[in-house]
Amino acid sequence: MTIAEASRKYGLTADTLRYYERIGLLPPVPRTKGGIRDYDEASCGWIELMKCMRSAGVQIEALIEYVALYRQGEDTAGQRRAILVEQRDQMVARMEEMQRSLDRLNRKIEAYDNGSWRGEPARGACGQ
Amino acid sequence: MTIAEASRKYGLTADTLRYYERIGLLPPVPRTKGGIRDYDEASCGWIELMKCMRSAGVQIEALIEYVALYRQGEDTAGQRRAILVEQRDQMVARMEEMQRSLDRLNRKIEAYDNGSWRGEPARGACGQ
DNA sequence: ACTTGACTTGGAGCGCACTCCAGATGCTAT
DNA sequence: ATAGCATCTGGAGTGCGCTCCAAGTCAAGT
Repeated sequence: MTIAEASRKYGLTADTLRYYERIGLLPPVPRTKGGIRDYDEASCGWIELMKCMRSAGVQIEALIEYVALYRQGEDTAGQRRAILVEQRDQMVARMEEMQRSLDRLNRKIEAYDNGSWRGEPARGACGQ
Repeated sequence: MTIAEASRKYGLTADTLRYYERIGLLPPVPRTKGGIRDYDEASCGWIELMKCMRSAGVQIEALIEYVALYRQGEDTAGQRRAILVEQRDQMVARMEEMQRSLDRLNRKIEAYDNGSWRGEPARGACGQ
């Protein structure tokens, strides 16, 4: 699969795919004799994984380190798992924070519905 | 309350507070005769609201428009409510996407626990 | 063989959201 | 009144995550 096809398939520009590979967010993609990228199933899997993780806000640094460890071989599995766990915990924390913001947003909308929106920044604070 | 105190209270730098005011993310803060900002309760409420919404990923543009409408008076309440509803819907969508990523992350961690992590980008894709 | 169009690289450019800076002014304490 | 520190403004600088560009190479069609 050429870079243009991979680009279309995943909704990332060719530039972004090359950029991801350059910074190590994707392992090196196989090439044809001529030096042209030929995305195989494994490459596609990585693209999809990274798109998924990045869209969820996982730090690029963590993902780069994950890929680097993967490339070092099987005995880095423990370290890779640790990265995943840490990122999961951060993701859970972010989602909890978002839930609180969402609650606040909903209360504000309700206040507008009740016509009691005057005096803008509502007293019912975000976290408290 | 001086800018240094507000900065400490909300964990935003003085520069960020001035920046937010400049771009209209915060309404103008009251000043002393000498021109120095004196954050009152309303200003603090706005800071807190913006900190909460920004941390949840609400678009800055939407918040700036919200503040602008608020400053235009009571008859913009409907438009303000509409912004809030739109941002809530986007926030819900983001949280659903994050939940799917979280599920995938958890499956990956489980795979490591089962020792079946080999062949890295797991077949169980993110969205599907 | 030659055209055409996609692909390659290294490096420059961009937009966002701050962040820092210089030079001026304000406030407090001695 | 003067030192010394906080704050003010406008504007420049920064880091991230792309995004674009130029100059060259590859590959398919005629």
